[in-house]
Amino acid sequence: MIDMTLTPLQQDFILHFGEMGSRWGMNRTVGQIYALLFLSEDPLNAETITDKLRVSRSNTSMGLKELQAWNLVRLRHIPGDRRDYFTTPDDLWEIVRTLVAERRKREVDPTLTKLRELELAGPQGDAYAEARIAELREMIEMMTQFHDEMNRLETERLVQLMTMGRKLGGMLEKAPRLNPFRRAAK
Amino acid sequence: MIDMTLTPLQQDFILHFGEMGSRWGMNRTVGQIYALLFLSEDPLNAETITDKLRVSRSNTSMGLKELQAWNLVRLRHIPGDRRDYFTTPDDLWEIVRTLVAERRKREVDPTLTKLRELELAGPQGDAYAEARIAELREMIEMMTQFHDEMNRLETERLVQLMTMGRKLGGMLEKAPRLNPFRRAAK
DNA sequence: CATCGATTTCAGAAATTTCTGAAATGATAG
DNA sequence: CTATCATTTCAGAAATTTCTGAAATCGATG
Repeated sequence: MIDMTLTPLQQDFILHFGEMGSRWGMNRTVGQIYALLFLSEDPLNAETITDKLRVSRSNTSMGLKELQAWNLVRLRHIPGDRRDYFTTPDDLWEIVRTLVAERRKREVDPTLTKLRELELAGPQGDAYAEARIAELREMIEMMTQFHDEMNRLETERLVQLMTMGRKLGGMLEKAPRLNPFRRAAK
Repeated sequence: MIDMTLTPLQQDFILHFGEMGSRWGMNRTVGQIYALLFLSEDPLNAETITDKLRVSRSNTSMGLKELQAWNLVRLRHIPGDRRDYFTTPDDLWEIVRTLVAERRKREVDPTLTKLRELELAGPQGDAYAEARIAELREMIEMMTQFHDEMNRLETERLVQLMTMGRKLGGMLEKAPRLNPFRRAAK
């Protein structure tokens, strides 16, 4: 087997992602596996990951399963080798899109469903709570629709939008709703 | 003391937020306290919260402390009553801004710091990893800058932007970088 | 400054999550 | 079909997080 040692740079990066893992809704091992794959030019198999991270083989298996559930890794095969190899996509934008989509699925969509369900039950006589729930549902809907629109954009347009910087504000300033393209008054 | 019972609507909402709490980087009690305050028209004190949620007084205390660390609740006082009362802001946009800012602080900023630190150490001889780290740092910088710009917008502009829908794509389409305001060609 | 109510702290208990090793399952090649 | 290697499953161990009750601290009031 190849060299099992990680460079100090890799070590540091991987340990950091391990710590951040829990804040991102995954556990430490999942974060570390992801970080390792992210820094590896070539696909790695489970055995290699196990050795490099010094975790149990079964933990690696579960971590990879989890990363697949998140759509964050790609499965590859090497001719003449029957083991599974894993990589992360090269394109960082694709990674971010996936991450956002998955977090939305886990953190936002269930709440939207619940709010709709609560509203369907009809007025219960608690006007304030009902109004608050409706308002929250509307806001989440607006944000998820916006996310859908952003997601529809090709990466190049997205980057274009994101790098507009200060212009974004100016573009909208004082613009009447029906003609938002009008140049902002100096 | 007032009525300690929650309506079924409140119950359901609060239990849901308790479950979601963990996915949002807080624990169940914190999620429940937040949900309760969110649905309450008037500020509540710790004692009331404790009774309504059936948790220990100390747990409530810690939960409120956590919510204050997140800037998600406001402390209020009622004349002639020396207890602390808590509310959530009325404005949902303000809430979302806070939530996003706090999550960024916890989930993104530490990584940005770490990546910069790794780059500062200079080339270590692992060209691929170094390139990947630089690329990641650049992307995160672009996104945080974009976030800063969005944050600078007044709420009305933000809503305007978010409700633009399909127009967003059209606006950018084929637009040359130096004149992004030009109307897209039909 | 003593009292009383409100709040926080904190050590340990309880609950939950993560991780492991062993056994089971799957899959390919002979 | 069998042997062999790869992967998954899963019950329990280990680690971590959450929660509680008791004690300590805080802070206003007389």
